[in-house]
Amino acid sequence: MFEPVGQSPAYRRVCEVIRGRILSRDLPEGAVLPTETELARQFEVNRSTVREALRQLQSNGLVGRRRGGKRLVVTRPTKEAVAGGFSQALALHEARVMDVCEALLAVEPGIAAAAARQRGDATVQRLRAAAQRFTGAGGDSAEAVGAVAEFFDALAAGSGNPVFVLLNEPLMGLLQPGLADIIDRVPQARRRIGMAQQQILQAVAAADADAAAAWMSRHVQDFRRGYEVAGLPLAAAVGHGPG
Amino acid sequence: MFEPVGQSPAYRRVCEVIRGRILSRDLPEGAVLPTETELARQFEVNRSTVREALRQLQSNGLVGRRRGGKRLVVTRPTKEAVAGGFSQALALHEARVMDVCEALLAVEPGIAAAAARQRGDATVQRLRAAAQRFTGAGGDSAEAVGAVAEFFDALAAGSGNPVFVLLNEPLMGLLQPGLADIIDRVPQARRRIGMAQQQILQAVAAADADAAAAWMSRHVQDFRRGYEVAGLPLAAAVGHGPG
DNA sequence: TCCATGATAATTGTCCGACAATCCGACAAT
DNA sequence: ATTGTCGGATTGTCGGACAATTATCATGGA
Repeated sequence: MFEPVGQSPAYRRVCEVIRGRILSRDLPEGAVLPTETELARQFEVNRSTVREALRQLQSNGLVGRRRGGKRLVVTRPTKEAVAGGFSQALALHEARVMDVCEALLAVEPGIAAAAARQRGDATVQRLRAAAQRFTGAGGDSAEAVGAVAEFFDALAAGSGNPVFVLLNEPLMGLLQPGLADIIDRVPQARRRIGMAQQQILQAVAAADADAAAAWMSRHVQDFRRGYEVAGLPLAAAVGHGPG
Repeated sequence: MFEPVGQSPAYRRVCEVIRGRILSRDLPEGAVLPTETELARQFEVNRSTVREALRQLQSNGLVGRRRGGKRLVVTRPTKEAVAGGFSQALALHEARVMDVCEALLAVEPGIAAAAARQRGDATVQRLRAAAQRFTGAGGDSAEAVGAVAEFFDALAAGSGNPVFVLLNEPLMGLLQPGLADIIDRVPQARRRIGMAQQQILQAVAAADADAAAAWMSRHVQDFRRGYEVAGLPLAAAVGHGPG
């Protein structure tokens, strides 16, 4: 009948105030926060309380420390930080490998198409490097998986769309363990991946969005099929990847 | 030449240990954590240190409190929590409205298709309710926007794919402010949205994945066009939405 | 027997003060 | 210009403290 009249604890209010300042660009990226003692003085709370608030902001990636630095500075969340939270949530929501495949199938062709529409030379360069790294990765499956992820990352970055970059990252994190299995167990996987990368690369270089999307679609479906061929269960829950 | 030799502070190590226990299902969802004093005793650190670690886990959505409760319990991150971090990051990465549109165009048709393939009766029900809520929302644009978001949410949930649910949520958060503008300024927007919802609804009910995807594609493109017609700048940065 | 009530213990939120480690900037010495 | 040294500033961690709130339980009444 009545909603509980709640008051948030001080550490949460302090956190929200600072968060608001950052999101409103009032505290721009790179700005150094006042010292903990000074914050405690300004907010009129104890330093311990300030520290609890800062820890929350830190795990959101909104503040961080410069390498070897002591003072906290405002940072924007790296795609890794966002992806970490995402994968974590996904792992606890018992997402299955097939779910990730389905999502990849929906998202990645769009990313490839967007990258093709942009056709930045730097992107083509980076894609080529990633493809080369993949073919050169001999028997080192970890290296090969890294190269595949790098290829996808390059596409997302090349789309010039930060939304794609952030969407792509967690999916890559979830893809990698399974991909390693496939590359290890399915002999023809290497060849097929390499071919798909070449085709996508050419499509992007030619600014052919439709072709890029189509090949990416095949690329992802290949992954799914490879998983089945390898005798791995598509309904298995994804583990919490690196992050 | 040399990597910096770093040692993480105690509050971070404590956080990581607890996080690991949660992600490995060792501490299952709903489990109540030991009290702060007890954790401090077990980890052999001060309670303040434990509290800093807990604040980090809390902002990741891995632990929370039951309504009016005092003890912390293990929870899985709600889609809202994930979306919050995502939108936050996007806002700081200066994502533009057109970027969000592009992402919607890539993701949502896939979600609609997946939902159609599932064709759960509950999904159809929920979609119908959302559509009805939209048409019934008269001049209340906030209500209309909420109904649209609910329609998308229902689709994502109906896909049976938690990845889609989590991908969808932040995009909805970013979509809403702009959508409100459009509904306010473009007279025919209501009719077009209503029609698209009906078509998608029918496609899902008929388990016609292709049709669902196609109509969703038109639906999203409509949004983009409406934004232009309304004279709003597609290159404007998205604000940090509710969350 | 079962439920409401009140007393009591446990737990969190917040504060204070303290100290070692270490980072920063300045300054001197080679 | 590089290195050594020093004092101040800042963080990481600790110990203890107390009020407010919640959990627990015994008790008495229906």
